[in-house]
Amino acid sequence: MLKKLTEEQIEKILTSAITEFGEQGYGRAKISSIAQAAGISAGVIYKYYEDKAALFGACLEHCLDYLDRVYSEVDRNAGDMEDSMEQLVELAIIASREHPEYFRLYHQITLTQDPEEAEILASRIEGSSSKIYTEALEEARRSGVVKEDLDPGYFALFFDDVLMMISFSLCSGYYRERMRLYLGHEPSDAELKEQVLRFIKGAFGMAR
Amino acid sequence: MLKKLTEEQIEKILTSAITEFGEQGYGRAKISSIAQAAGISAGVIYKYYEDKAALFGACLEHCLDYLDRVYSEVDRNAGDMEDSMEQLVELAIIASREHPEYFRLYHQITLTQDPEEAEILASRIEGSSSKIYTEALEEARRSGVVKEDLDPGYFALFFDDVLMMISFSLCSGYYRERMRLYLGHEPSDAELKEQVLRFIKGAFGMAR
Amino acid sequence: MLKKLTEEQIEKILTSAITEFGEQGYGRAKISSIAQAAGISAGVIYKYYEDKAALFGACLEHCLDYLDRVYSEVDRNAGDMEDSMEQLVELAIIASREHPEYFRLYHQITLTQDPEEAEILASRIEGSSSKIYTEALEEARRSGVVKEDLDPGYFALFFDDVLMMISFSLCSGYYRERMRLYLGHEPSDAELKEQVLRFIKGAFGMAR
Amino acid sequence: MLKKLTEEQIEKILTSAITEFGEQGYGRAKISSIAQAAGISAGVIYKYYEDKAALFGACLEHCLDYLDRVYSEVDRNAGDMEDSMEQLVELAIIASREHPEYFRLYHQITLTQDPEEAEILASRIEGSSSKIYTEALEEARRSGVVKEDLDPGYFALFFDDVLMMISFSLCSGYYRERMRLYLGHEPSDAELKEQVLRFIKGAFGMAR
DNA sequence: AATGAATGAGGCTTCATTCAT
DNA sequence: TATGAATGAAGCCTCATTCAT
Repeated sequence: MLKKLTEEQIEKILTSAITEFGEQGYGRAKISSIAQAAGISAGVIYKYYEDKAALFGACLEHCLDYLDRVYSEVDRNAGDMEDSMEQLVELAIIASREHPEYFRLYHQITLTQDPEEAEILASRIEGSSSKIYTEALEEARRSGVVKEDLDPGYFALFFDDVLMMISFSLCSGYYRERMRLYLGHEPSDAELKEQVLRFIKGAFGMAR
Repeated sequence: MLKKLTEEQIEKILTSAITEFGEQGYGRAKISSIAQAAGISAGVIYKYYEDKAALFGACLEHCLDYLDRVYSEVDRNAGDMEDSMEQLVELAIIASREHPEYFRLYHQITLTQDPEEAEILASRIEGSSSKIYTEALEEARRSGVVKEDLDPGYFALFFDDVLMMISFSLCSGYYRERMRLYLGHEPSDAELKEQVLRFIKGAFGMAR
Repeated sequence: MLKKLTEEQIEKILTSAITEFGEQGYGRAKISSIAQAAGISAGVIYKYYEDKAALFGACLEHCLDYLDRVYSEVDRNAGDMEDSMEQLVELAIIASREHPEYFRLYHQITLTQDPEEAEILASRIEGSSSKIYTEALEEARRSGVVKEDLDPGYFALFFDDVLMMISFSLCSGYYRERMRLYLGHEPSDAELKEQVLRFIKGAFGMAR
Repeated sequence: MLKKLTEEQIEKILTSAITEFGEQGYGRAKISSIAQAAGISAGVIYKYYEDKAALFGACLEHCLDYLDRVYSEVDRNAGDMEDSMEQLVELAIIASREHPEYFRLYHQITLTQDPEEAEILASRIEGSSSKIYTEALEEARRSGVVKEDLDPGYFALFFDDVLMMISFSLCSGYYRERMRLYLGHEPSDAELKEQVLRFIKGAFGMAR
């Protein structure tokens, strides 16, 4: 005992916390459970984080950074609309598989009822992606790739709506079960991707 | 005081609880706050509910009953596919406006990580609606109203996904703000309904 | 159990707290000990006091009110200097016997190192008594009852100093023991009073 | 780092601890604060002291040694009563100026409620000085320097009482403020000394 | 031998739950 | 029967103490 925390253990604090917060919600999450999951004593968490709220904030930031990084992979080659969409759907699925706990936490924070916090969060999370979507769609509409009667804002919103629900469906027990109910089976990632794209492209008038 | 609780007050317990649970989450919700909001004493809640968990369960049931009732309004005249869809979108918007707190609670429970509970919830909530959707779509596909290459399960799922996000966007501080970011303004119900339908119909190949 | 607190018990919270704070100091005092001494559960203290600091504040206020009341008994008949002095000494002894725990708390608060708090406390505690003393002495000097070369401020201070030490000597284990060491025995109240007066009167040039 | 502690640093532990204990009280004093103030690590304190209580004991002993030394300066030339008194008052003032933190700690320990500890402390602290006072006064009374009706024990006690309050008035925020309230100004050391002596001599019947 | 981070006991505080009124 | 204060378990957090480095 009294062994110095490894780098790994310090990181484990955050990941354990993300899992705990994501599963229990802020109120039910216990510092002691987080510590136990991280294999450390509860007290040491306070060496790294001011208090429970600060730890939660750090978890949030960690997840948002991840989302930023995921999205940034698409930005670069914003060439072909169809490709971008396919990439986005694929990334949503991959990310959901890689870090379902991040999406559960993300789901948690959307529950905030503090209007000010809601605004800050919304800007932080969607600020970049919404612009990417909207601009891409505007361009696509101009070049005739998608229907001209589409409002870019709405369609960006709906597109993100669908991606979000895909993530939830892969990350949350309830949504996964719900998906199974609708489909009658657990879909493979490829199948899911194909169907989502077919749906979206149809909505955008891109289907042939 | 010491007056028997009126029918109205007993109902108020439930609605106050739904609001509190929906806003604070289960862990942070306080029995005393619920009692205060309901205008009764904290103790009397335990005359009607075993404990906090049971009260939460009753809240949930109350919301689900409401959803059942809303959906049942569509069942009856399952004639025209297009009409049904329009009705569903409209109902989603109306219900979200009428009882945003129900949807906030609904959002809460989707976070459960208990697989067994997830299954029960999913069956309870989506069981009926998914069948309605799926069967309607199957029929629509057969009669040529929608594209034939659609998988009814997936499209029912995506349809419900979109409706769900519409509800969240109208009921949650965060999602409302997110919608505003995408659209640049706060949409009217009519505008929202029109755009959703355009999106969905496009996806279903029903657009002209 | 769960018996409603009697008026007596509610008062007991304060007196137990005064004793605990006076004996242990703020830092070592335990809410649980106070509750136990008061014969109640720890939680209920928070129904009556915001937190530990607020409870301490209330204890302080309670003691200061008592001191105010004690001093106010002298004010009224501020006629004869000698009588007043005798009364003051007597009151100090009686009060110390009646509520030694108040004086222990008083002793505690004089330890504050926060300058702002020190100022507030000093004004609150000595504001009235110092003026009483000083004015009485000024009057006494003018009328020739006491030496003319006395500075009223200093002699009021020294008078209060002596009274304060008398109180401490009766209320604190250490000071009581110290007194016994000096005197070789435990003095009666009457003896103590007589000796103090002889000392003071000598200092004031009132001794014949 | 990892350099052996210098003699100076070891002393610094004690002085830092005296300051911390004197300002915060035993309960609120933090080992980590003491270590920081001493410029060493917290752990090393336990190489020199068993635990917090032992450290406190050592602080106390350190202060008492200082008091012993101060008093011993008077012992030697116990010739003239008046001179001795003047010296004692002066020493009290000088010592209070030199090591106010010692007197703050001294103030702290007088609060002990453990009777056994109280006795030990009292003997340790006052044992020597009280005898010095008492014997000197006895001698003075015999030789007619002071009034014959004085009880040496009482007057030694009262003399020490006044000196003690002088020290507190110079060392504690609260008592300093209290003194200012009584006097209307902050006195110089010389002024204070003169007034104290005038007061004491009057009490002892030594005034002309 | 000193460091300073880790431990974990223990104190404050909250609130679900109980029960005397 | 409802009330609402009392209970006490449990969670957050602090800090004296330990010990790997």
